[in-house]
Amino acid sequence: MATMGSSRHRAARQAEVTQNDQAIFEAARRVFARDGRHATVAAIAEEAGVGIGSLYRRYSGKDHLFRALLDHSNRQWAEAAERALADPDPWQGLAGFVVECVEFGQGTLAPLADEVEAAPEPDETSQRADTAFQDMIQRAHHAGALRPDVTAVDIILLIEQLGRSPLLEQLRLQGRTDLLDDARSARRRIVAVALDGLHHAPPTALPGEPPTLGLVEARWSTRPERRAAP
Amino acid sequence: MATMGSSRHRAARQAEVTQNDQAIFEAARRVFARDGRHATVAAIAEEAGVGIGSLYRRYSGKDHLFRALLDHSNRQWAEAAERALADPDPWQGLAGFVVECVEFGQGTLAPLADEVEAAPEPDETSQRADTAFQDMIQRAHHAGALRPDVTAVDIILLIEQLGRSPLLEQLRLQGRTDLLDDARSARRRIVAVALDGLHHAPPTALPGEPPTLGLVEARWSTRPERRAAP
DNA sequence: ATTTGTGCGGATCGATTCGCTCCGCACAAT
DNA sequence: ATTGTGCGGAGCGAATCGATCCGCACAAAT
Repeated sequence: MATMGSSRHRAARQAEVTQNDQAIFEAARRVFARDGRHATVAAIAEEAGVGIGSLYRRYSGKDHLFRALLDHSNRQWAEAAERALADPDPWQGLAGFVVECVEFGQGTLAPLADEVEAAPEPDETSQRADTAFQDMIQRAHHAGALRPDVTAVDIILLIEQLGRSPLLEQLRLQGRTDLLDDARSARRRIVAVALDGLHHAPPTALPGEPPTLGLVEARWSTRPERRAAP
Repeated sequence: MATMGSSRHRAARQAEVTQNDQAIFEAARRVFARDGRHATVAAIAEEAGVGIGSLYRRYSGKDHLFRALLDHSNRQWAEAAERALADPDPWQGLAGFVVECVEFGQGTLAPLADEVEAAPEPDETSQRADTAFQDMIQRAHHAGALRPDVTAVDIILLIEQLGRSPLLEQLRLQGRTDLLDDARSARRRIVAVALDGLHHAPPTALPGEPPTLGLVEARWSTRPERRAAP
């Protein structure tokens, strides 16, 4: 996707450019989440399938990239919280919020807090988000849907705890793209279990198919060639 | 604890030696779990409060150390599973097993599978463990304590998912030893939530005190000096 | 046809960090 | 005194880091 060999028209060219924008940004999120303070710009470029130069064209450096990711993360938190409040059902709103945040990977950037000079200034967006989040919890409590002894902080930590998936990360690293969906589905079930643990109501059926043992054993298997042939 | 300045007797000296053994081993577990494939021997030595030389006296290198950790992990898995089966209450046995494994950090070594030449040969210990584990799940299912739609693999992945605690790891890195117990307690609550989600029974009260918001915000705070004065 | 402009991949830089070796020191036993 | 043991860390060559820079491919402008 980085090569621009077959582009013929101006519009197509521009599309490729913005596609690279997105590829770099998403790759950066994945790599920062996976490697934490050991994340490298080269790894980000490779994950994006892009040369290092193309990355430095858009971002002045590692810090710049990281700050952009933080902003994006704040926005997602705010939007998801407000979307949750818009749901007429307090519990469905909360449950959807948790699933969204886990799959987004909220909190996976936090461990880098003290590595980068990133002022977590309480800007307007994050304040809006925090009150929306608090309202959401309170509403679920008041409706009797959320068990009374769990707090907002519990839920923050729960999201953070499920936001990373070591299995998913390793499979991606191994190039086992065939198993990614299974792994995602498997985590989705665990989220559902946790939500039932939060819910003040009888459990709902777990989503998707039960994960196979092969999913767990995949990482110990002999590596199936790092990537496809060039 | 590495300096041996004040030892006076032979027994005390030996005690310090074996204490270093343990310190290195446990530090290695923490660092491998925290840094994954980026773990370095220097980091392990520092975490253990020990010189690099002392580490290389005991282990021929990184691989050797890692294999020793794998063995230890297998033993824990087997012993915990058998301990669980020894519990007359199927559910209590399973729940205790999960808590034990999460706090031990089972599965945190798996992401290193393809970095090190580590043959995960199905030795006798791990086979014993696997059958014990399967029996444990089956017993809980049969007793009606474990909700019928969760599988053994679900539980393996759940343990793996909760085995790492980004918060705990970062607080340790920041030297905030004052918050470690709070963070552990907070994760313990999340495990309890998940267990209630697994349990085919009304929820039990969450353990410990609710976590404070300060716990989450700690990592963004201005760093309180990396370590104590020398 | 030629020039210009843009986005790109990656070789390459000096600096840093890697796994690991080696050596001198402190202390107890001989 | 001598020996033996465990230790901390300076320092080795190799590898990797963040960042720079340059030549190429291609479309638009001339």
